[in-house]
Amino acid sequence: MSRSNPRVLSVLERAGGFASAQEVYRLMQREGESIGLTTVYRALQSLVNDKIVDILRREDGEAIYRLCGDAHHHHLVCKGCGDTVEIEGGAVEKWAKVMAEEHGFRDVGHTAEIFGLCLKC
Amino acid sequence: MSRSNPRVLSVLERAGGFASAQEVYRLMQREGESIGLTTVYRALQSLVNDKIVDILRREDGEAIYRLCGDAHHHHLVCKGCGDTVEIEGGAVEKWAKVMAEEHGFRDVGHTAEIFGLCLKC
DNA sequence: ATTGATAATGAAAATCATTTTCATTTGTGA
DNA sequence: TCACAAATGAAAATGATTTTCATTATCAAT
Repeated sequence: MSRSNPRVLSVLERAGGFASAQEVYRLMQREGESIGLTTVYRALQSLVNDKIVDILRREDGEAIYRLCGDAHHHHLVCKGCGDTVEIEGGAVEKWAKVMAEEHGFRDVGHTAEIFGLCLKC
Repeated sequence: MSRSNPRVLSVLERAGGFASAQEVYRLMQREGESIGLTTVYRALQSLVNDKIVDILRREDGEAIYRLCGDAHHHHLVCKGCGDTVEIEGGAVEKWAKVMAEEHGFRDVGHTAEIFGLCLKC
C-alpha cells in the first residue's frame, strides 16, 4: 500500500527539501530517471500521508512539498531575475507562535516570503 | 482602465467578504445577475490591484478573495473553517527590512500568513 | 445626432496542475 | 509455474484560471 517511492524522496532531498510535483518530475527526467508524472504525484501524496513531507502552496496555487524536520527557512526572492536566497526566520517563528497562542490556534504553520529587487537588477 | 465592477464588490460584501471567483459567479447567477465568469475574474483581479481585496489560497489551491481594510496586516487563518483573524506584524516588518538590507535588496514587500486550527475546530 | 477612439464584456478556446481511468507490468507467496 | 495484489504510467478527464477575439457600451469631439 505504501507508495512512498524512495527515488522521489531522494530527489526531494537533493532539491533542498522543497519542490513542487512538477519540479520533482522535471528533475528526475533531466537526470535520466524513468518515472511517470502520476507516480510522482502518488509518491508525494504517500509521503504526506506518512507525515514525511508537508504540503504548502505557492502564491500561484501550485502545491509545494517540503521535507518535515527539514530546517525550516524562508525566501528572499528577486522580482527581477528570480534569484532566491534562503534566509533565517527566527523573528517570524516567534511572532507566529505568539500570535497563534494569543488567538487560541493550535497545530499552526506559517509562510513568509520577502520579495524585492536584488543588487544586479 | 479600472475594471473594479461594483456589482462584484457588492456580492463579495454580501458573501461575508470572503469567496472564490467561482462562488461569486455562482452567487450572481443564482440572483439572476447577468455577468460572465471572465468579468468576475477581471473584476476581482482589479480589486486586488486596487488593494480593496486580498487574495489568499484555500488548502486545495483555489484562490479566495477577501475584503480588507487599507492598513497593511497579516492573517491568521483556520484550516478547518476558514475563519480569519487580521493580526499585527510588527516583528515581521522589522525582520523583512533587516533581511532585505542584509542582502542588498531594495523595493521590498513581503507576505506572511499563519494557519492552524482555531478553538472551534 | 454621428463618428471614432477607447474600454468593457463574455463566449469559447487554451493553459496548467492535478486526478482519474485503465491496461499493463512487477513482485510475491503458494 | 500460477495466481493475485500492488505498482506503474500513458492518456483522458477535471477544474480553476487565463487568453483570445469579436462584439458592445461609453463618451468626447465634431
